[in-house]
Amino acid sequence: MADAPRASDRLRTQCPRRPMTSIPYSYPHDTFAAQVRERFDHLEAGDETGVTVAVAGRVMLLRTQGKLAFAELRDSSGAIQLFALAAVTDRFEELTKLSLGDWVGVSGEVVKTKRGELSVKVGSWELLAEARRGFGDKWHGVSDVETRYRQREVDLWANEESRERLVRRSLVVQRLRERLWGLGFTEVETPILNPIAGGATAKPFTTHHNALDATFYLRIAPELYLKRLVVGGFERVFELGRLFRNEGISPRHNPEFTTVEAYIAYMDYLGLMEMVEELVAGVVADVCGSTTIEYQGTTLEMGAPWRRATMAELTSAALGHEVDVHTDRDVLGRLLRDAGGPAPEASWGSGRLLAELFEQVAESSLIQPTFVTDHPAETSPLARRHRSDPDLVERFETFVVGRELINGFSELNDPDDQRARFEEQAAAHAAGDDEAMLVDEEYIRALEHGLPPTAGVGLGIDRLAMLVTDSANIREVIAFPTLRPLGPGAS
RNA sequence: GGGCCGCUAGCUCAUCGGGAAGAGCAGGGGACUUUUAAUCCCAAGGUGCCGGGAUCGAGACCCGGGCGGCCCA
Repeated sequence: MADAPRASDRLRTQCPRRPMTSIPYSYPHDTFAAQVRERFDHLEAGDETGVTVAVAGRVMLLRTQGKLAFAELRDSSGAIQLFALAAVTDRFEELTKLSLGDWVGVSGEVVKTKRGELSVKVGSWELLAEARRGFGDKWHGVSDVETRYRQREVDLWANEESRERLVRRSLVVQRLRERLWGLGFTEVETPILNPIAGGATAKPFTTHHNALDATFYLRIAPELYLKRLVVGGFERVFELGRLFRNEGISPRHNPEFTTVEAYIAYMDYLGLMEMVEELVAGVVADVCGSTTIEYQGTTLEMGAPWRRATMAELTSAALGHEVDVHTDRDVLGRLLRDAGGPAPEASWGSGRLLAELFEQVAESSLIQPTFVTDHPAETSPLARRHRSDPDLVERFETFVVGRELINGFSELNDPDDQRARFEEQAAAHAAGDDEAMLVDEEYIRALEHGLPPTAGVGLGIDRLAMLVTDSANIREVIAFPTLRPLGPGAS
């Protein structure tokens, strides 16, 4: 008849096909698509089972053929075909009018069609939600990266890999927690609103509490609070949560990101390295089924033990010239310039220069997991001085694919030394280094109550998730990555 | 912050030495009793990111801006 299609049919938001009042409040589904596949995989083409199941999910494909219709239903476990027949399916005509993306609940017999496709033969069914907006091209999905990041809900159902990545990330977090619990750790939560942003060298976000009329900073690390808990008697604690750093955005940096930090009393950095490599290798194996993984075309062997080398050794090897924290600073400064590094600042000592030099010449070549150890004391104000050289600290960083993944050390537990280190940092801050730390009196007072020998470690969850999902960009493993806000009126 | 690239229908993409903007999919109507990105027929669908400029004429050329990506700092 007069089919006068409305312009709004393309974007169906203006003309819902059904009133929401006809949508049920629940649906008694009892089976997932993957369960149907597992249980009835053995059927022969044309078999019927007499078994009725109720499944629910999104209609991803729909092929009508006169008195027959075939649809693909996808739920969180996978997909299963729906097979509808005018003779047995309730409201068959209405079913053939479904749109891709609509949510439905279906009850029917499990059968295998003549063409050998395992299916649920639709008996009764309910529309559970309309997709008033399309999900994109049914073959290509949505590939525009901006749409994928800004409208993740669309990306997730248009692109199965996107959902799988986030599921895998979730599994990383789950396994990590389980393993830490298994090692006797207590999980805690410490403040995100900090009066002083401590525990790392980074620029914080600033905020304000109205009732207290006080400035707060979003935490850049939970480190100091966690060690205060060790002082209080938590011998093994960890926190898994969000950190915020007011710095640039890149394929490897999001302003808010997730880490796990763990502290173990009575342990030093040597014992900690053994614990960490076992922990991470275990999680990788849990998630990937092997400690050998492919990352962006490179095979990584994540199994323990990992290579260990000092920062001075790696830097010397890369330079072809022996250097260490005692090398004359003019020599180090010249080497840094020659290597194309940043111009040395007057305040930098040999320690800072060595660290910069390492970053410039050695870091990017560390592809397989490597513990870089024994950093300069100058760049590690919270780590305990090395037992054999006071200009060094007992610290390690793990690099994989040229990127820092893990950072740990024997914790500085001498309140006097801690005060001296804080004061050095505060002086640098006053001199214009806005990433340098400030003196945290509350923390020093806590150390005066006695921090036993303790080892502590931080691990970047996003970066670990990137490794196990073979993602080149950190935004792929963050559900809603930070993007520039769109202006008012924009959609 | 700098360099390069991108932005065309809901989605994925075309088009041209400047000359009235196209396809597939999705969405609407119809045919079809075993489909697999089903197929077939019909109709509809556009602020070519935004704003300026040169031109008889710009989605295309020039300038500015926006958002995104990659590389660099």
